[in-house]
Amino acid sequence: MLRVRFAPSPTGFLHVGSARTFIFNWLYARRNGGTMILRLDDTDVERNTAASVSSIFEGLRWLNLGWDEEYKQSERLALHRQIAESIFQKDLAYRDFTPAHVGDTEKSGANQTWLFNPGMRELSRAESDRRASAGETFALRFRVPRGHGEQVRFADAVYGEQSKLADDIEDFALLRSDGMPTYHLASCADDIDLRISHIIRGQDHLSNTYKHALIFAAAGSSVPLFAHLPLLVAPDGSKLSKRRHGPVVSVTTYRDAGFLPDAFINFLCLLGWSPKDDRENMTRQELTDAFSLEGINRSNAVVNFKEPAATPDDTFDPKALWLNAEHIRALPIENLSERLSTIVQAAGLHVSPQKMSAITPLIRERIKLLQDVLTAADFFFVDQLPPYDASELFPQKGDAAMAQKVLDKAHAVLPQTEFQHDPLDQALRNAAQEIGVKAGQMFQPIRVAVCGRKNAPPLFETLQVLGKETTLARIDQAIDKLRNQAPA
RNA sequence: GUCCCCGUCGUCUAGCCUGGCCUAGGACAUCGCCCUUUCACGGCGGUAACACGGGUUCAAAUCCCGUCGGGGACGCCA
Repeated sequence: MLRVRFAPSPTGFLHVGSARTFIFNWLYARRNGGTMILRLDDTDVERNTAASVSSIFEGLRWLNLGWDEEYKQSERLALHRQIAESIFQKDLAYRDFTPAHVGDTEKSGANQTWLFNPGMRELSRAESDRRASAGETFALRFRVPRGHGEQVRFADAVYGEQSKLADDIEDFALLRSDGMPTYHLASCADDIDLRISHIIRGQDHLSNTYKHALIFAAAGSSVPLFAHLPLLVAPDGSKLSKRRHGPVVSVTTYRDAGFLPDAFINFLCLLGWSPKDDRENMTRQELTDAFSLEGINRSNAVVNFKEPAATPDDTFDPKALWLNAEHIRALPIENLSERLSTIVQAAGLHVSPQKMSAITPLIRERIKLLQDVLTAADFFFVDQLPPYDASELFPQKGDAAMAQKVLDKAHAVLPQTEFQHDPLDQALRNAAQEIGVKAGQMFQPIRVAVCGRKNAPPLFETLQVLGKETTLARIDQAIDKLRNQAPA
């Protein structure tokens, strides 16, 4: 039975790298009829936060992939201790009475090779028992085989067969002096108990895996198959970190910026995995059908975001933006319309479902993020256009006088015109001819008058949605603006 | 410092295992042209990469060795 798990530790927001790990596990499970397990690795009471737990669920819920079983590591301490005890009874672990170091002091000392604390490995069982029953606190350390040139091995579906000299592995802790299991112990104990068959996780665990192989063997369990994923890195090549790189590494940032979950999933899949047939724009189903461990790469992938982050459009990886635009265009109009409507309402603007349905086709090819609806279609939602410069009204190769002439003419013919695409097209082209300007010169001042800017959706459809009344009112305002700006 | 992993266009990647079809393919980005009432979409085209050095071979992006570069792990964090 194929069983995979995603095991985040709730010490921060859901990270894009974690999200990708989740997605790959999910894809692998779904592709092969396996079981997807979510396990909260929350043994570090000090650093866990409720906010982090909710951020993880929030992110996963947005991805909308789901899972089949759910566990909390903190509720399984008895199991962890039991496995630690059994390893200790086999003499494959020993008590270390050396006082614990505090916090990061340990870390700063890690630029020197440390394998074990002197004296503790050799302590006799009797002496060890005596000190323990005298109330001395201790950490339980794994007794890594030393001095025999023993190799520790495991199989990795991505990186191949791995082996390392046991003498190079330190006597890592299984239990802390407060009796709590360490990550290595808890993780392996749960993987054994939950009968995990494949461990798919980030490559930052690759060198920890030797320790895990040792634990599995000591607990008398078979070793699962591993698949380590290449890391997601920042443009400068460093590991993605919340502290250094900010919101772009948090999943909810993508949600809030207007990414479609499936587009985001699609993007993440392409980082470190390839279907090998040049496809890139893929649906969830296509990804599921195409996913395999063989398609996973070995080298780190850069998430190509921009550090300074001026506007949303240039903070995100351009490929993520492109994929999102593709997914937006692939959505049925009604579906897209509802999503956009939600965003418009959230911004405090009003639009009826009918009107939004009419607007959506006009902006669908012009937005990359759902949030772009606010800038692409703003003029549909407001009563009063924001101020713009009168010179914007001038047609190409034209001046204020020509703009004036065009708008006057438009104001004269529009009241008798039916506000549908073809009649508007005909009426305005005829009008252009009558006053001796090119069609483009006719359209531009009207476009600016009703939209407040030059770049906008196609004119006739826009007028149709806006309606006769609003159109004429805005043309009136534009004419006034021209008069005020250019006195006599 | 010790150990481990990685190295194809700016970025994501195909090709590497099973040398020749690779004058290295695709995509994004970028530049140009076309379409066109603006913008966008779309179409066409351009620029752009096998880290370096040795081998092995008739033949190397592909196999071997070395160098350099990058990353990761080394905690009673996960």
